[in-house]
Amino acid sequence: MPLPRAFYLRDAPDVARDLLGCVIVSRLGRTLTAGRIVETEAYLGPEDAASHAAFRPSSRALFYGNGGHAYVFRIYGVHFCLNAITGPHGTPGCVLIRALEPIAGLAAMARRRQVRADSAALTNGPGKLTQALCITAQQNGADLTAGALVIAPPDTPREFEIAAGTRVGITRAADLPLRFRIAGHRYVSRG
DNA sequence: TAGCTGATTGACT
DNA sequence: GTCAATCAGCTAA
Repeated sequence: MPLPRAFYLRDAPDVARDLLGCVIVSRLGRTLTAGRIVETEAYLGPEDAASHAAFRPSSRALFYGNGGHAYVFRIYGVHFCLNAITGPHGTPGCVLIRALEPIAGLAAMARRRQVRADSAALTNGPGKLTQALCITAQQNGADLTAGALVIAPPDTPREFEIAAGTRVGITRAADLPLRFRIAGHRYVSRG
């Protein structure tokens, strides 16, 4: 069973922290692929200068009233990034999925990524995990509580340390501590 | 219409 | 460590 809608209807930083250890299941493409979330970043609303809800008007509408849906965008004309829309009623926010630990469909991921199945490069970055899971702009607006792309609760007890830090790779509001990751995990991004 | 920017990656020195 | 790839959407005109 995927996480319920209510899970996403909270403040983005809370959702970002609670998503650590959860499992993304993708039935996109011919082979089912799945991975455990090991790194996330929270993005807020207009008060967060780094958020697309603040400086990308064409995407802004998607952030309102769409908790639990996917926001996929292309960055640098080359890569895709996957977000989960969050926030209580009327409050825009999202959580960027930055890194996964591969669980299922390793061979398919390796084929899509053109790297070895035991390589950390499989899913240890935002652009990498979207490629491994066959996520493209077609998944923008997709429902993450039902369908071909869903997020499920942790399949094992949460026995890990959560490390918080500043977000990486951005040029605005880069000092806010809205990045969360599993401490010492092999598949966290290089950041 | 032209020019610029970016929540990244991979190749190269 | 540096740097190019590549494009949607913004801004200026």
